[in-house]
Amino acid sequence: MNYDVLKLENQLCFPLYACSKEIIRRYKPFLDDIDLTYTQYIAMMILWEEEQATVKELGTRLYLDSGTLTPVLKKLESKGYIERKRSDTDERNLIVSVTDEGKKLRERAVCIPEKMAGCVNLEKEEAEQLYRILYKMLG
Amino acid sequence: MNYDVLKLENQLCFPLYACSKEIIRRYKPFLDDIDLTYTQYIAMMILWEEEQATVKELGTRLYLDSGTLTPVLKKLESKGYIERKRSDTDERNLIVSVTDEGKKLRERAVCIPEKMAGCVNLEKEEAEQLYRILYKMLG
DNA sequence: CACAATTAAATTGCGTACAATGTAATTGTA
DNA sequence: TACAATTACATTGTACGCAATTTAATTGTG
Repeated sequence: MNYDVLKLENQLCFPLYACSKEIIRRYKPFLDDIDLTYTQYIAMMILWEEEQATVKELGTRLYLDSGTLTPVLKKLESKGYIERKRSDTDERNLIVSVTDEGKKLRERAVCIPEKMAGCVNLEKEEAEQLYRILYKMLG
Repeated sequence: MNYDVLKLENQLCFPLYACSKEIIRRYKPFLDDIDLTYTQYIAMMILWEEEQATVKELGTRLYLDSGTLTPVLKKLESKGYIERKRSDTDERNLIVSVTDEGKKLRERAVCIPEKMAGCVNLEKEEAEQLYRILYKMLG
């Protein structure tokens, strides 16, 4: 029996998994500067863009469920960057919105993408291909 | 100030992170069949290939540290798929080796890569590009 | 209107990830 | 050869990530 298919180097999943972790590792020093974790950062990115969103909407955009988001959002609230309150019209929904403090944080975060771009040793074209292929996989 | 750089859709890191999780999610039903988690699976892949390895070697191949690996390996040991014992020549090293039970598991795992290939809606060429670019990023 | 079905969050439990620290074995060097 | 430095692994603490379940609010239907 030939087991080559089971070699790690023949799996597409593995470099994907390893790269994802590696990129997040490279973000860490920059995110430490603004006291956010990676997950907190991507949640803030949605909220900076939208001003406010429900947990459901955040979950859809971030591919995360409430079990993950609830503690992340409570942490962001405790840091003063967001507010959490139930919708008046439908109390099942929790509306998450950015505070003034959260908006100030955006100023400090805006330099991060550029710094990160320097951490990825890909040609512009490769980065674009990668981007396109990944979004194709996500469907 | 233009904040477009902070939009989630302009980040390369995000689809990478989302795809990685998505692929692991798609593995889950197949891995459930053989009672392994994804991390346990990639550790077993190394061990099926090498028969044995130290924690250090596993960590290098998998980009994981002992804090992650120790509990994973203890779990695999408790399931009977591997053995853990200190090296005779250097007791700092822990030698992890596959048991007969672990080798039998390989038979049941060998169909998984093919099943997974059907779960990824990429052209062969795209998959190859993706593979190449990811390994380039990993350096 | 009553009430079953659905929906949105929160909670619980398990399994990673990883930084920081601890411990024991080995190595390098004065 | 003492002993400082290094190395390998384990432990601790924090933060996800997700399945499964629970709780509360809303919606759909007879």
